[in-house]
Amino acid sequence: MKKNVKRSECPISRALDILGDKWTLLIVRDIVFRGFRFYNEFLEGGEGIATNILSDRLKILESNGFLVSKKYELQKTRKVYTLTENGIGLIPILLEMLIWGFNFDDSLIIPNQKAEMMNEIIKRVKTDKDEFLREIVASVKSFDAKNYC
Amino acid sequence: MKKNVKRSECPISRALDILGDKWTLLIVRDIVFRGFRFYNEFLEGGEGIATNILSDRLKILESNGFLVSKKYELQKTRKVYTLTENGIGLIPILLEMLIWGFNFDDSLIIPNQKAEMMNEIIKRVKTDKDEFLREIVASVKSFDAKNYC
DNA sequence: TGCATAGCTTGTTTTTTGCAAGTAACAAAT
DNA sequence: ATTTGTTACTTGCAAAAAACAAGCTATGCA
Repeated sequence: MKKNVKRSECPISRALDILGDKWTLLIVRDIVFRGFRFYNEFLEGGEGIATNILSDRLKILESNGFLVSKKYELQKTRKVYTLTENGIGLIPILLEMLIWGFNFDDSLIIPNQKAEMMNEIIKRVKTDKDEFLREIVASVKSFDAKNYC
Repeated sequence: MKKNVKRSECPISRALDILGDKWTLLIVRDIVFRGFRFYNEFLEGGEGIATNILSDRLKILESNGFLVSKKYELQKTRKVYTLTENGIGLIPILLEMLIWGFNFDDSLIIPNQKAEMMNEIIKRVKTDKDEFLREIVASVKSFDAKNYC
């Protein structure tokens, strides 16, 4: 079980207390940019998270108010995980990481189509970030993700 | 020594492969928002990093091309750590974390003066982010940090 | 009963942490 | 000139925490 100690009052340090590991933001990415909502979707998300780590991070995200889980009425053995308003507040950080990952990791092999999508994202962030964020938030809320990554 | 395995081609996953821990971005914060340049400054940065972790993270940041270290000519036992252009590319992520930490962590006790500074930062990011980033970069390069956090 | 989903348990490996000791450059004292 | 001391890292080691992998359990269906 990952601990969550407050190391200092610095806002960046506080962000890293909660988000500073290899998995937490990846779950948020799956929800925001891939439209995932279920445990097994996160599990099969591509990076190979272990079941206990996934369970731990979902709990931490929920206990910190970034997401909520509730029974999926169409199939009662499953739970639906959705972002709260606080969870939605993480999208700008994800967006900057997306841009950073695209700009600075030369070893990333991004197919042409994806590169075009990225240029589009970068352009939109520069010209009308607030409107762009609103669109992403709307897509998350309507379970119709943008699939940007 | 922290590993750095490429888990997938996703830019966010790649960013988290390198940056996804509690210390790496804190060192970059110290350089960008506090004007730190020396090992002992990072060591005394407030969050209590261990000497071997600091040494490890500085090496990782250097080997990934985010910072360079060179002998400090005024005092040859010391090394000066400075950001590369790639390291400067991390500032937008830090800036979003700063804003996030300010907006969403209710337990953060931020004195009035700091709150005003934060509102100013948020306003500037919204109105002319590129110009604001240029100012921060200039302040980092001239060793005259903004002390935003 | 049999299957799927969610997630818990256990054992092992990896990483972090705290602390102690080591090295290198320089300066002041002997 | 040599010793001693100081600063600035750097390395090594043992204990603790976290991650990982695999198997197991509880619940709700069909």
